[in-house]
This record gives sequence, C-alpha cells and structure tokens, in this order.
Amino acid sequence: MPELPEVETIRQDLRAVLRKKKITAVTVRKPRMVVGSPRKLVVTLRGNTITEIDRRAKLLIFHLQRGDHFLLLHLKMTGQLIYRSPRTTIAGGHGWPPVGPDLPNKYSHLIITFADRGQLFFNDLRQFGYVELVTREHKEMITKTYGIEPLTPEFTWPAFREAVRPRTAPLKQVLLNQAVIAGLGNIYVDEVCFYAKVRPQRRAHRLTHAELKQLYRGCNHIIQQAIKHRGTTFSDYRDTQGRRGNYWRRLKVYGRAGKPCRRCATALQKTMVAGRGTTYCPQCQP
DNA sequence: GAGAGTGTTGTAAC
DNA sequence: GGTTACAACACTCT
Repeated sequence: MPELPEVETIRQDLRAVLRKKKITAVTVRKPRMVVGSPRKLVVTLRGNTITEIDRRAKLLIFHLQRGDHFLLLHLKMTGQLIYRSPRTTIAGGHGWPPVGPDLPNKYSHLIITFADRGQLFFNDLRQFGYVELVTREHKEMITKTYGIEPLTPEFTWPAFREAVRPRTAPLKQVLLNQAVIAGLGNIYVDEVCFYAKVRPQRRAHRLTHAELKQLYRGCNHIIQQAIKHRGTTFSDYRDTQGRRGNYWRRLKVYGRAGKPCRRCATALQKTMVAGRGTTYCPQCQP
C-alpha cells in the first residue's frame, strides 16, 4: 500500500528518468481508471513533455510543458508505476539486473510511451487508482484540501500540535485523516503510535503535551527512515523498477499481530479502530 | 467453494 | 461536525 514514503520513492526515481521526456503515445486500456475524458487525456499528453514531478500527500503531480495542465496520479492500494528504459524495452528485458515480470501484463491499465522508446506502465490489480488531467486551478483546489505535509518547512511542532490537539476522534483516525496530516496510511500510523508509546484508540484531545511531542517526533523519524529504506513492501508495492521496499524488515507492529513486541516481548494485539486493522503493544502503548 | 479480509478515499447517512 | 458504513475491485486466505 503506497503511503507517503513509497510515493516519494517513486517520485524521486521517476523525476530522475522522466524529466524533459517527450510523450509520443498513450494507451488507455481501462477507461474507468481515467477521471474525465480518456480521449482528452490522450490528445493532451501526446506530443507533450514532462517538466517536473511533484507530490502532495500520496498524490503524484506531473507538470506538462504545453498547456496549463497537470496530470494527477493516485496509486490507491495496489497501484504500481513501473518504468522500462529504452534498452530493456527494445531488448525485451534480457539485461541485468533482472527486470521482473514481462510488461505490459494484465494489470497494465495505462501505458505511456516516450520519444526515446522508454515506457511507463500504470499497473493496478484492484483498479482503485486513477489518473486525471486538471487545470492549474483544479490542481490547487485539490492540494488545498490536504493538511500539513511532512518533510516540508510547514510541518513544525506548533503546526502539528494545533492540528491534532483539538480532535476528539481516536488518534488513529486523526493521523489517517489526510486533511490533518498529509500522507500517512495504515502502516505508518501504527508505527508512529508505537514509536510514541501511545495506544491508537486514545482520543487525540486527551493526549498529554509529551505524548503529542513524541508523536510529532515519530512522524518525522519513521517517515525519514522509511524513505531511506525505499518504503515498505507488504504485498503489492513495487518501485519504478519493480523492486520491493526494504522498510518492512524494520516494522515494529504492522503485520506482526500475535508476535512478541520488539521492545518488551509482550504479544502484539490486533483490533479494529476507525474501521481499520490496528496492531499495537498492550504493554508499551498504554 | 463461499465468505472474510486487505486498506484509500469519496460519499452518503446518521 | 463528528462519525460510521460502504462502494469501487480482485485477489488471498480461512
């Protein structure tokens, strides 16, 4: 499940390889995954050039040279963006390192081909992801709905405290709320709560100053570490070369229900909070 | 082989 | 508004 660290890893990798590349062809195999007119998307992209790749929360934003349009792309739960360089594309993937399964596959719902014959494949097993061509105004309207963005200068301790403190909902729900903190998902919320030694069920407005501070530290620390290790692959996530993320080895609670806590060896418990599977240590997180 | 579980986000309903 | 439920979908696991 791509969350902020996974989407950021993809953004950085794609930026290095797609910037200034001219699009020569766009194949929409699953029109449902295009918000708006697939035809207009194809016509606008063809012959256009990608000038920059941005990210807001889990949303990728491709800047285009011609026309005041932006391409928004959301991976939702099972989306993948795999890039094949001209060599691997033309050679049919016989190179080294191994390039993974043949592409396109049955989940490749959108394919963008560049002038140098490189190709970008948008794969999505569950088809929840989408692409959308928007105007600058529309893009700004959408990005405005997100809360404070980790890793940016606006993600300060006072901003975090004021965003979280007044909320009466369970902490888990508050941290998952993209309008409060942008980019956290189920995996990293559980990890941040463990880091801060706070039970995810706790109501945000009942947290102490010290607990909030630890949560703030946790957001920064966990996200930075996860990006450093190129994200978490639990099932479907792959980077732009089809490789797994390495942070899963470092997960303390997510996916470890019933296993011993790495801090105190107590069996980790799994429950439902805000409709999501939630794992925590009953000993370390009172 | 049926049914539950997986989790993002928008939307609907309380 | 806070909160909950659900739908979009397809695959794995029980």
